[in-house]
Amino acid sequence: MVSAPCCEKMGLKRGPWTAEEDMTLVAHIEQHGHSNWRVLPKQAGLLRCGKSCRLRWINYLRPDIKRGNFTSEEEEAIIQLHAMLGNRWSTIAARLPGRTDNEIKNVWHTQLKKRLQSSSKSSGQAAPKRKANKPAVAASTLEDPTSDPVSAEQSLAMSPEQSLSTSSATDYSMASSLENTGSSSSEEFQIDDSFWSETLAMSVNSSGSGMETSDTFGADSASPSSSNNEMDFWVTLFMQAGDMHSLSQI
DNA sequence: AACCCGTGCAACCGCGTTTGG
DNA sequence: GCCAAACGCGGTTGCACGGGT
Repeated sequence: MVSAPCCEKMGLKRGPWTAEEDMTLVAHIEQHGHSNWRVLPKQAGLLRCGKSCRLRWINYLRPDIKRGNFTSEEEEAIIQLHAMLGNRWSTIAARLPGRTDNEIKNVWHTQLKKRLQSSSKSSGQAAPKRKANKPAVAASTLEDPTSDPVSAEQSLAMSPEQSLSTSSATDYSMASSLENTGSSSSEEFQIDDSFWSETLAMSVNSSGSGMETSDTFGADSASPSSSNNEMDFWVTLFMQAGDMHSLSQI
């Protein structure tokens, strides 16, 4: 389908936002919400397209945005989550309170990727690539803009199914994970909702080995084995997925 | 002091998905 | 069920800024 032009570039402003525009947008959203981004700029008297307003709000003006440098815990979480999820920035952002997908994407490309590349030259690991084909859960559950790393970890403890289980029929390319397991199967397979709900339920019910926050990301990062355990957990999950996938074809 | 270059961030673009008529 | 509009996401670009020469 041909996507609608984001804005009929006639008379609509582009480029950096001014403080006045920011104030106008914030005031309008606080008063009326943002149920319809398309008409919002007209109602607010902004010479911007709805897409631009939405982006500005989500990435900059939202009250729960946390600004400033990423903590080492956050960076570690991003690395871990990216290893598991690939470039699903919005899903990763949903795990990091106050951080936007755009911000995380920028940090990944400008800092973390380089760091990993330099450190993985010896180990020869590469981050998995995937093609996003499902929208992620909105990060609207983010509430507290407090900037302590603990809150970030707390949010990591949020039920994983909030984001993961909603990715129905997600098409994962798990090349790197499969390589790690020695699997020679194809690089892509389908994981559906039932898989996520079942496996995540298993992980929650199983004694303490589930997706508990602190031992999942960050908090226990001092322990060298924690990340390995985490990866093992996910590798196991994906292996199970492969089994389920093959079973489903019988 | 002037210039160049690398980096980081904000914003834009294009496309896939979802929703509503 | 079909189609168009709207939404949301990830990739990419452009610009400002700081450090080095």
